[in-house]
Amino acid sequence: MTSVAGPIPRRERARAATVDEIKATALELMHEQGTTDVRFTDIARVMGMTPPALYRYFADRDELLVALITDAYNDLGDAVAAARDAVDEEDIRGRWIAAAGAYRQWALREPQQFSLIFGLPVPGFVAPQEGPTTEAASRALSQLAAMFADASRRGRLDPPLVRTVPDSLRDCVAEEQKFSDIAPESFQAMLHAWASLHGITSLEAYGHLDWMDPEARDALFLGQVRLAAQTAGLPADRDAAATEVDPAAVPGT
Amino acid sequence: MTSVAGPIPRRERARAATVDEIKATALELMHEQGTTDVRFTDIARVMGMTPPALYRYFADRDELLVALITDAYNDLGDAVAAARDAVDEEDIRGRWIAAAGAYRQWALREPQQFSLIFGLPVPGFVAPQEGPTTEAASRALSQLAAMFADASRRGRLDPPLVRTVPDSLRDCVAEEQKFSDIAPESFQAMLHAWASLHGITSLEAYGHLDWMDPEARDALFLGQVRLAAQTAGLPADRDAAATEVDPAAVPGT
DNA sequence: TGTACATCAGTGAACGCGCGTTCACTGATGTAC
DNA sequence: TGTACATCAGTGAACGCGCGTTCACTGATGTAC
Repeated sequence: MTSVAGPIPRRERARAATVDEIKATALELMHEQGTTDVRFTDIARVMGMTPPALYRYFADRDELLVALITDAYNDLGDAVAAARDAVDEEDIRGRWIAAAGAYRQWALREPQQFSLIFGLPVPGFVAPQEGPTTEAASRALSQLAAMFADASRRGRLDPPLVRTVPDSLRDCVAEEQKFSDIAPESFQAMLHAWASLHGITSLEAYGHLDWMDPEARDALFLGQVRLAAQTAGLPADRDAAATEVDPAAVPGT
Repeated sequence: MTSVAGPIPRRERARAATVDEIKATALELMHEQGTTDVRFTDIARVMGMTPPALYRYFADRDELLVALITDAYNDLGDAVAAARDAVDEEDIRGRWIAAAGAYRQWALREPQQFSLIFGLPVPGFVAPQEGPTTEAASRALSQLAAMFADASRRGRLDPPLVRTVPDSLRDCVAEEQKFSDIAPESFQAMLHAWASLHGITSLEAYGHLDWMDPEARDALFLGQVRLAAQTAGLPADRDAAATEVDPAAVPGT
């Protein structure tokens, strides 16, 4: 604790840098090999070290994986939040579309990390991280929820297309105090929108839309996200109207 | 070829039975362990054989995996088709809901197989099977498409909520002669519906909706699927109206 | 119907490999007087 | 400021394990005359 006013703890910085480098190298290798498998041997080789050295930083191969999963959750959440916040607060629909686009781009850029989060859970990796992850796990969803809550608080949400909420679902929502600002109808609509976004993203990220042209994939995604916005009651901003409104619905075009 | 009129080729039947048992055992193990990894050693042990014996049936561990993936595609396609066909032809929306429910139940029952199909593709497994799988791969989608094509041919499709189809997407659809019976708008709507269905199914199958009660999950799924039906222009059948219509929309309840 | 041969399922032993992990040790970096 | 000690990153050798795969062989099942 004497280090507070003392010199910068070089060792700790070096240590943190190495931890980061290990994780970055792991991701790099996953990216190259297209798998979520990581070998300590490979990481060490790429870093110009010997495998045992990694045990100074991670007690276990599992511990590294847990760290990678946690990072992935945070990265995705940050990407979504950043894209959302880059759009004017008044443009509710624009924010949703930007956030959804970030969700997609992140998944397309890093399918392995996306798979770490949303793929088949490996037994022993999801349960033990209960602590740090219950909060981290839902970060992407939280960012979407925050957006809905914000819009809801400001009275900017239209009623969603589905206006009835089954009791069982209503009860569940009520228990999540984190989302207490959102009307049950809108919360339900958000879940529908998220599922829709997640579906198109998963399909594309894992190559199931490869038979389409890239432009067609873009168009399909945008259509999916706009449809979700519409059914969820996210209003288009006046300023953004030109890009958001369906051309065919505009009289005189 | 003399066996046509001759006795039943017992050896071949035994052989086919063993192949089936190997695949079934592999699935069993994947189910138990919660992984998509399969070890020849384990399969052999469970079957009361020695590992080398399996090489009589599969040249490779990879060959077994390819077979399992192909089977999974077919199983899912069959399940969807069967559920769809169990509903009256006139009840377009009911057929969709049944098919979607089968998609979901299959995924919940066999998350590992679902992951084999729709998870992060393992390099070397998806590409080499180009032959038997290009057709098999899209079987679930084909079953959904067949449903749309059928309804479309009979003039039973309403216009979907999204009526404009971007040119890039329109061109893609035109190239798929398999789907030539469907209007581009409806084809696009089908893709949106599929993505929506796939999203809610993936999230639930991989445990991302575990914080909800089972009944709430059921309700959310049904809502998602109904919403998709509505936006895709799938009409409710008169007979099925009682179960399909939103209770709150029925006067006097 | 019976005998001689071919086919094929399955065994048991063994090879080879690569990976996770441990451990004693070295050399450099930081700390205390 | 300098010296003595503690801390810690990284090495190199080695262990253990388990798995995929090969191969020569056995015994049973089917086939041809």
